[in-house]
This record gives sequence, structure tokens and C-alpha cells, in this order.
Amino acid sequence: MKRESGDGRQGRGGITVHDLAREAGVSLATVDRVLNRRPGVRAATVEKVEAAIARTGYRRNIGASLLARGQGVRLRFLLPGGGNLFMAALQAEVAALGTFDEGEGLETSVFRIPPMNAEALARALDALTPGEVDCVAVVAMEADIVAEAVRRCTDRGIRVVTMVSDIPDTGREAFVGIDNRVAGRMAARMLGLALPRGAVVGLIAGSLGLRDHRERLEGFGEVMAESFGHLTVVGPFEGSDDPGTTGAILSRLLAEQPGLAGLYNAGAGNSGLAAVLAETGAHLRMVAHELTAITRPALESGQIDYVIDQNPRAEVRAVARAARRLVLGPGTGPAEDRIAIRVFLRDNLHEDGF
Amino acid sequence: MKRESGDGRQGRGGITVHDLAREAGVSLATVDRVLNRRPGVRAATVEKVEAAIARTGYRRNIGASLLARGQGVRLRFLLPGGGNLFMAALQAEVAALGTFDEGEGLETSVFRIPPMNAEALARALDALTPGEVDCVAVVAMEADIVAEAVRRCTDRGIRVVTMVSDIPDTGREAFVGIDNRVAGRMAARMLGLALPRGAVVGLIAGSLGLRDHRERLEGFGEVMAESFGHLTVVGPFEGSDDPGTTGAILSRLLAEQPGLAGLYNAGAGNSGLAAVLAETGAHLRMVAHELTAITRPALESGQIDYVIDQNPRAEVRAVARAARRLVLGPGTGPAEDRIAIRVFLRDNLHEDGF
DNA sequence: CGGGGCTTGATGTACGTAACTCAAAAATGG
DNA sequence: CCATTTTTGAGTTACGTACATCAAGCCCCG
Repeated sequence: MKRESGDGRQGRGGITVHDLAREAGVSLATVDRVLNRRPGVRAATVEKVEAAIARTGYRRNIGASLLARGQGVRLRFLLPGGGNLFMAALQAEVAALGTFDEGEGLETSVFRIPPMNAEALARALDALTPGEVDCVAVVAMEADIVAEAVRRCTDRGIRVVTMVSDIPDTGREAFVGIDNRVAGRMAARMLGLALPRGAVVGLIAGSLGLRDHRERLEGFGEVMAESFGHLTVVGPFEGSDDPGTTGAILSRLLAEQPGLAGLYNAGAGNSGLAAVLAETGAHLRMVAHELTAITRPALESGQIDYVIDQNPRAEVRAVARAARRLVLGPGTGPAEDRIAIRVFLRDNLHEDGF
Repeated sequence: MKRESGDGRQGRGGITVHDLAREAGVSLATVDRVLNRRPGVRAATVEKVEAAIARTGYRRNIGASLLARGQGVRLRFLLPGGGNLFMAALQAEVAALGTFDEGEGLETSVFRIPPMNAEALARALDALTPGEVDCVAVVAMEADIVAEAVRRCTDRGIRVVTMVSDIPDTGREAFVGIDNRVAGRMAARMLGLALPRGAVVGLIAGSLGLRDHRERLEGFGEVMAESFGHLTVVGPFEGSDDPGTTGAILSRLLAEQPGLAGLYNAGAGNSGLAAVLAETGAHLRMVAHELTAITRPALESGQIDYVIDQNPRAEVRAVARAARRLVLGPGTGPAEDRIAIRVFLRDNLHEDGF
């Protein structure tokens, strides 16, 4: 029985703010001001403290910090409203966070913002005050007014985490989401492996103006070209995430492409596709995104073969961790917390929510 | 902009031990004795306190608890030794835990136990003392002497978490791992979707005496029977997780089964299979388990199409959470923390370690 | 009914940090 | 160089829990 100790830490040897003060040659009060970003400290002094932090490897004791503040890290989610099932799932997971020990030291709230409305989003960001929230998690839209509002948030001392879809080059200090190019690549390979030579594959997205969808299509195209040159891809077609539109696209494809054997929907609107498949009795190999009340039964019935999923629970937890790290942890630079891409078949359907 | 608040908690309204004492009609000292399982409290009094806990929904403030104990939860891992790549990965993740904030309040150590040796494992369990560790995480073997040693641990007040492979009906208070029957089902469907009618599928396991492998085969057989009756399954064959043995099995299959087009290895020993495939130039659809230094390049080269993975990082984190919950949290019953089954294609290879 | 356990209560200190006050020191501007 | 502002220091209290000590209460048994 060979003993190999994992690193312990914490035991007693932790560096405290007292050690830090001594090491930096300043008082406890000054260390506190620096750590908690309070004003009234000269830049030169701030640097002395930060140097001492780096030198000693000081890490704030989060439990004690939380205890002393008397309140948790206040994290606000700004999610698009409307009928989007995935956003609803995110909101549910935020609510569920509180019931687990994951939620320790976190005070969450959710605002729903009119979807596809950059002005409303920017206004919501501008309405946040440091006295009210410590950190905001936002499903970002790529618009200048949003980027500027983000910058104003960080200037006010509110940390910003983007989720699902990113806006780089703003003050946002973390991004949480999946790598959509990889997701598209996986979809292509799953279809490619399952289809016979010469088959035709249909390609649908919500909108080519959405960054997520564009990246998925990009990855899909890459793998098709690299590994499955014998397949014919038709599309992409824009389904606007709308069941009526996606259904119409599929109907037309079925009529015009007798060799159609596979389908990848990189966006939403899967219920329209399911309806057409049920009507016509057509049987395709199909890959879709996000495990929802629509895709789940389609997976069960065999209409969909694979669902590529962005686990809302993992997403919310990663955001929570990022928020704690940003507000309480040591000052690290911008981070990208990619979450795992999950694959669902009808056989592991009940494994969602891990 | 509709406001919908997630539950807050923690803010100030938390129930404290003082409230508990008042509610239970006992002193603070008694509450403390009950909460920390100290002796010298009558059963009737314990019940009064526990009733008050249930009534008020009291939840211990973990940060304050950790702060007061002056040391973290001491968690010992007992992992099989030998050359098993997966176990090495687990050990590495334990070591990595400490560097993240995930590790807050946790003091980990790892012992490697001679593999496939129930006596050694039981001895290691019996050697643990409550003064040394709070909780032990063990890759369990199904043997009576191990089960008894587990029971003795819990009797001593040491919490036991099983991982990877379980021993139910002992004192173990949590199990962390994947659902292997589901994993087997997924393997069957991935192969079934990718293979033409009438193809032959080879089936290899490490040992039919291992619970994990047995469950995988079970699930595999279910889906083959349910959904892919047109395929012919040959096996299972026992490869003993040994490259030489698995290679020999595959060589024989290739010679005897001209229609062989698919292969599922539910165990280890994949390097033997890769060698034979490279030698003979045979091309099969193949599904294997665990992303390792062996399966990764095979996935890249296309020898393996899908890898079903039991994420060691997620596993270790789940164990850590379970340990914290068991030692510091409220007394909940035995729990099974299933972790997500991950699927790897060559396209998301770099996404391990999320 | 007395004595010796077993059980419970009261109290204090400590953990590491946050937040505050008040005073002292240093830097700045005219 | 003084007056004013800015920056820094010293100290205190509080957070919720763990753990120790000591005294007091209870109980059962003989």
C-alpha cells in the first residue's frame, strides 16, 4: 500500500490578510481596501499589496469572507424572454441552484429581457447598480450599444459574465458556453458515419446572423469536406427558429431531393421538422440541438438520432463558479469557461440534469 | 423587463444553531453535540434536535463550519494500483483539485492499493482512524470482507463513498459513477446506426466477473435485441483487459467472421485491438471506453469511432461534493451521484477535462 | 436516600475576513 | 510653508460554527 498524498493546503498554513499586511509593509486596513476595491489608496500602494499577493500566493478564505460580508455574492441573470425553451431551462436551473450546496454564498435573481432587442438589453445593463448586484450574467448580443453598456458595468465595479453567446473585446471577465464549431463538427461526423455513400444531407440553421449558428455550420462544413466528400450537402437554409418555416423547408427538400437521407438542424424549430416527418412518414438520420420538451420525444420515437446538448445545469453552475471567483477570488484575467458538449441518444435520455 | 427572482436565501434569514437550540428547547452545547455526532446525548434528545432541524430546515453554514474546525474535510482516496490508466487519471485529478477553488475546505490524500486484492483493500479500510480522516472514497470490489470492512468504517464514524464500481447494501453513504447499463445501450445504438443491415458485430469485455463490464454487456444486448435485430452479435469474449488477449480475440474474429464490420470493447486492452487493426488494415466501426493515451490516438486516426467516457475530473469533483455533504451537510440518506456519460468523437477530443 | 455515573447547560475563545470609526501621517496646492 | 485634502494606520465588532471547560442537573442502582 503505497502512500501518495495529494496536496493538502488549508490545514493551518494558509496565508492570512495579516501575513499579507506584514509582507506588503502596510496596515491591515489598507490590505482590506485593496482586496475589496475600496477607494482611497494610491496606485503605488495598491501595487505593493498586489505584489505581496503574488509573492505569497495569498488566497482569500472564501468561507470567512462570505461569513463576514453577511451576504452572498449577488448574481443577476439577464436572459432573453419569449418562448425559448432553453432559456426557460436556464432560469429553472438558476432557481434550483439555491437548493444545492452549490448555491452556498450565492444570491441569484433573474430578469427576462425582451429578446432580440439590443436597446432593452443595454438598458437593463445600465440599470444595474453596485449596491444591488456584484456580478451579472448575460446572454449577449453582438451589438455596439450592448458592448458599451458592458464596459460601463465593469467601470462601475460590476463584474460581467457572458453566457451561451459571447461578446469578446468588452470588459466581460468570463464567458461560459460550449464551443459551437466543435458541436457542428460532431454533428457532421455522426451523420457521416451513419449515412451510406452518396446520400444527401439537408442543413438548416436559425439565422446566419447568429454567431452560435454560424459557428456550428462552419464546423459542420469542415468535417463534411475533410471526411465525407462522398455525401452531398444541401443548404444551409434559414429556418428562423420557427417551426412553420423549418417544416416548409423540410417539405420542399423531401420533394426536391429524392436522395435525402440525413438532416442537421443547427437551430431551433424542431417541432416543425417532427411534424413533417410524422406526416410524410419519411425516415431520415437526424441531428438536432438542445434536449427539450420537443427534441426529447423525437429522440424517443426515433425521429431524431442524436441531440447535441448544452447542459443548462452545467452552464448555470459554471456561471456561479465564475461569479464567485470574480467577486471573491484573486484577480485573474478574462477567462473562458467552456462547458462540456453532451450527446444524447434515446438510451441516455434520463441522464439529463447531471 | 419582467423581474423574476431566483430564491435568495443566505442573505440574513438563515437559521443558526442558536435558533435551532431555542426551537428544540435544548442548549447550544447539546445542539453542537448532536450536529457533530459527539457522544453523551440521550437518544430522545437527539431526536428532539433532529426534529427541530427538519422543522426549521436548518442548514449548516459550511464556510463558518470550515472556519471553526480549522481544517478541511479530510478525504482519503483508496485507488487500485497497477498500470491502469484510468486510475492514474483519477489520482491526477485528485491532485489537481487542490489548485481550484473546488478544493476549498478539502484535504485530500491518495493511497494506492494492490489491485484485484480484496484482503488488501479490507485491510486498508480497517487501518483508517477517525482522528485521521473524515471520509474515504473507494473503488469497491464485490467481496464480503470488503463489505464488512466498509461497515466497520461507518461504525467508527468514517463516511464511505464508493466510486466507479459500487457495493450496495453496506454502510456506504454515496456512490459516484456512471450508469454502465446505459453506457452499453449507447454503444449498441451508435454501432447499430452506423452499420448496414446484416453486418456482424464483435463484443469484447474485460471479465464477466466485473460488475461494470457485466452491466455494459447487459445494456448492449438489450438495444441490439430491441432495435437492431438485423445485426449479428458474436461474443462476448473475455479479454482480461489485456492487450495480448484482446488482440488475439480480434485476429480470430477477423479470420472466422468475414462479415465483421463492428466492434464494441466494454473493457480495456484497446492497444491490442489497435495493433491488430493496423497490421491487417481491417476497417471496422468501433466503440471503446475511457479516453486515454491509447484510445485518444485511435480516435484521431479513425480506428475508433466513438469513445464512451467516464470523466475522471467530474468523478473526483462529485466525490468531493459528496464528502463535503456527508461530513458537513445535513444528514441525508444514502445517495447515488451518477455522473454524466461523455461521448467523444475525433472532433471533440480536446474537450476532455471540462 | 446517597452516590456515582450519565446528560445537559452556560460560557468563552478561536477561525479569517468585512466593515466601520477615528486619528495620524503624508501628499498636494497655493 | 501652511492649509487642505488624500492616504494610511490602529483598533473594534460581527459573522456562524467548533471545541473545550466547568458546573449543575438528572437518572438509575444499590
